[in-house]
Amino acid sequence: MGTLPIARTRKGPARRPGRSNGERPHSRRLGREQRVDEILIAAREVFCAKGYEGAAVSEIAARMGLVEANVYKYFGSKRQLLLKVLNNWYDGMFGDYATALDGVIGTRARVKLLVLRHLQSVKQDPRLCRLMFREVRSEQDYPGSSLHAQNRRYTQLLVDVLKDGIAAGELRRDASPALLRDLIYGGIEHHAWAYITAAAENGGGRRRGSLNPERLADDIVDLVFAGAATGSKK
Amino acid sequence: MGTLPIARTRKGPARRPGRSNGERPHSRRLGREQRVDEILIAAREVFCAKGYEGAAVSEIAARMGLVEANVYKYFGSKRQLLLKVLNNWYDGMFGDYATALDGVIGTRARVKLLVLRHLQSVKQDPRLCRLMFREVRSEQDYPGSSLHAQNRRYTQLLVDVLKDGIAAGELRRDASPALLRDLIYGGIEHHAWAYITAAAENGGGRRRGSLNPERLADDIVDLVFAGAATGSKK
DNA sequence: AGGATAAGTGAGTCTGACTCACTTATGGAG
DNA sequence: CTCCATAAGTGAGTCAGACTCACTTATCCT
Repeated sequence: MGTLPIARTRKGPARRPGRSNGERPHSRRLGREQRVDEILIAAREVFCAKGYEGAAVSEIAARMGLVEANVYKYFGSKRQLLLKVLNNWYDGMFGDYATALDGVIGTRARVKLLVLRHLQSVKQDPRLCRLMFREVRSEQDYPGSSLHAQNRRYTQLLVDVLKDGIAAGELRRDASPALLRDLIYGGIEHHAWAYITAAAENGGGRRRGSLNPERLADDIVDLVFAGAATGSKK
Repeated sequence: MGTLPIARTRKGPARRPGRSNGERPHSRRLGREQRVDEILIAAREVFCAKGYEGAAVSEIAARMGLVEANVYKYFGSKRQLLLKVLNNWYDGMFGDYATALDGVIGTRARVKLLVLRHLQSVKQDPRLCRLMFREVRSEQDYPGSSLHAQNRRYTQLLVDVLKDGIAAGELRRDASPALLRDLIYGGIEHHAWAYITAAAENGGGRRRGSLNPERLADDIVDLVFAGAATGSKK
């Protein structure tokens, strides 16, 4: 008990009184797919502008001239909406990575490509990166989610490149690809964090951190390959 | 207007009816400092068990036999309470780091000490680490906060060690200490994340990730010093 | 025309952060 | 010991926002 609806005593809601205000009568009625797409666009904008907590579902609906309940017709929860937004973002971003890698020869150059692309993604969409890091990846439902699978596939690209490098003799046989991956992606994230949070609070105004993908990619690859100790084979 | 209290029409609340239930009459009345300490202890427990969002202020209060409003007498908001909890944690953790470093000779050994200690902290308090990463560091009020200053001081230890290493000729003159710091701490965080989130959802049950600080510290220091490329001076 | 389907909605519930006017225990001054 | 000022503690709210549901209405197909 406790979840029973208990005798609702409401009979006639939603009596639209004849549309006396100056809105268009019902021009915004769309099919399911278009509506879903519109919601995703609106949600992405609002999430980027306000963050996850700060965004109200009612605001997302209002951006389309709709009412909150309508969003819930297509998405089970605010969180599912966020997940789908980020899913779409990933899809659009990493589509051509594998083919781009095919055109590059040498482990070092290939690692640099991945690092550079990653940095450019962060620079281009810091708000979505922030949502990804803060709201999704650290949540309990993340492992096993569709986004998790996408992310695994993405980071696996680097691991594969590193494994190939070991097989080709370009990397030390005792270097752990997984650990290298963590150093690289974790390091990038840590380094970019000031930039990301700065971007989150102002829409392009003063910058607390800046980000130079080209230079940074060079530095990171250099450090990871040659090491920090003196006597390196730079 | 809009924030004016407007003529409250309430007169006599909180008429305690003579304490007919079987509770101790008023044994829990404490002085300000003791009460603050108690709140911080209770808050830490609840935040660790439930996460920030999942924790209700009323639950923290109930843990002490108090009522929600009482917590707000000492802390302006739920978030301030969290910040203070983590502040205390940091204070207790990093007190002896500087002195511990004094007893160790050689850049490599000193870096390893810092890496190892960091990993051990993560292993010991994964729940608090998670709160730090997820709820605090990624929030807009973090830069400039007391916790930020503490964290800067902490990571600066590593930067100083690295700078000394460069000055002593043990590290390459063109290695960026700040970037190395990001690779190391970011890499650790990335690597430990599976362990952290696993710890967050079960109180010690099945482990999705495990963490071997000794081994991992060795591997990380080795990679960072010698690099991943073949021909290293290991 | 007319009815099935699905898009859209007003009015709620519920939960949890935060507020406030109030009560009451306590310790120090008289 | 008796006041009484102070500060600890509280019941009853407000408010915002996620989510639900019974309902209306546009649209398309026959």
